Amino acid sequence: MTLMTGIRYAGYSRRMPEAPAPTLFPFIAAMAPESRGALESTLRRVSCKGGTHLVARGDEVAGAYLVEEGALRVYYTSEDGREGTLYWVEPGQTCILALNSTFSRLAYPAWVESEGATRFAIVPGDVYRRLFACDVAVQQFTFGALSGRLFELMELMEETASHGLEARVAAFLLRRAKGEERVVLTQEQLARHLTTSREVVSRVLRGLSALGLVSSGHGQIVIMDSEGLRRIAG
Amino acid sequence: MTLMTGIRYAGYSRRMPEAPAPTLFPFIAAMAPESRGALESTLRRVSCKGGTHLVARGDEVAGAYLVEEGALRVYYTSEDGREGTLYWVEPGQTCILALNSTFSRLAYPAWVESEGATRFAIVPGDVYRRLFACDVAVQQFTFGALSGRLFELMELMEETASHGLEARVAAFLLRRAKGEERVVLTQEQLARHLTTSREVVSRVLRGLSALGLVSSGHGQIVIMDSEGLRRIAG
DNA sequence: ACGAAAGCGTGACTTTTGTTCCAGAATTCG
DNA sequence: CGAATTCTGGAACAAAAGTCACGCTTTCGT
Repeated sequence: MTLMTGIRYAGYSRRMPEAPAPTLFPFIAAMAPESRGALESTLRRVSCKGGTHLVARGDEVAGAYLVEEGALRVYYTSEDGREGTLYWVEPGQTCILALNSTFSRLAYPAWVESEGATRFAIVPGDVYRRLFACDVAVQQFTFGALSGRLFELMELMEETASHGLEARVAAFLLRRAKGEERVVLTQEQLARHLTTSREVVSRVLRGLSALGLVSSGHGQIVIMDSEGLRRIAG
Repeated sequence: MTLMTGIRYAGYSRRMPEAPAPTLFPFIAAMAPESRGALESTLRRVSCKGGTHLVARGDEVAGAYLVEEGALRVYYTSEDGREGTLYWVEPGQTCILALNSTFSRLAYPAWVESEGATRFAIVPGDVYRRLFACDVAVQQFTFGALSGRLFELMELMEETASHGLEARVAAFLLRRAKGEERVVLTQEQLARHLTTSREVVSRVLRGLSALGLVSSGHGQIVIMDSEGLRRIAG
């Protein structure tokens, strides 16, 4: 289980001072001009390829992460190597726990890595805090981000506690597919997302295959009956 | 499984216009005078006895709940009656999900009941939102509350996913005892907190008893070796 | 005091999930 | 192409958790 590479923050590109696209982050357009200026002049652009470890548990975090492309995966691990995904930060979203640490100066309680080639902007913590204090648009954005994560986490808790693995796999596949029929994912990765082992995932997928709901190939799973999956997901 | 009584909001007392004690909610003392006036003139005091159902999943929530005495328990349930506690809102804290709904106008995703005789103040949603927009003290308080809950929930996720039931029971007892040696709780209640069944809790407690770590009586559990418990909690 | 209700103990059994181990298929790369 | 790597299939077994059934003890209410 290779949890960390020696190289952290690999693949950084040089600084690019433009603000993130307003279509992704409408709150930036809504900011007061001088606030926006402060934000644009201090943010740092980062690009990295998939699987780059960005934050380790216990790290102090540089600031707010605004994702523009790709995704950040936020996950936990335990000593014995068990692992589970808490949520993804997708384009237009911010890594709220980073933001969190930014305010409370607490150490970050989870791990973050990029999933696929990812581009994001970092707003330094103290800058963000100042903007938050005076700019309503930033407040709204921040609050919404926190709200969303809390709701997601609550649902995750309930789902993992109340449903068996088969249902959780089904639900995961549906969410992940987002309407597409193909989910590109190995059984090993799927297992890590759901805090279980590869063999168990294999067994579950076999079951779902036998029901004609999915068809699982190499590094991908094809959804054949999303309605049936939904039924199993409950 | 009696999840809801017909009577909701039972035991309300009449309105009392004083603000909550500043020792409990220092942010109120730090507010601008006119903000504080708005808060004090609109808040509503509520008292209820233990086990009162205050919010059901899907409810729209009246506003921010500031707990002064007792505790609110926030929990989830599933169709088949499984139940689990997400967190408690204790004196000086606020029910952040209520606050959440207050801003996003989303329906509340969990259940809330009082645990023991409880007194709290409700600040109407629109009032709170206005105060949040202009008062730094309110912003800080709000943000801190959200942060704290997020961290707690993340830890809860990790704990439930990575540790077996024995460890979780041990951890729960330690947290709940808060230094005291007696935890007043039936096995049935304990089971509900941890999303399991009474029989399983009984089995686990028997094991811990055999190790000399606890001694369980009627409606209470006595911690005999908190160091040993901590070892098991991991 | 006495019956009802609430709480607990416990064994037997089922189901679910995790582990171990091996073998075959697909993919990549020199 | 052929070897190495990655990914998958699947059996057999172990462990953990959930369920069922039942009887006992303590507490409560009248």
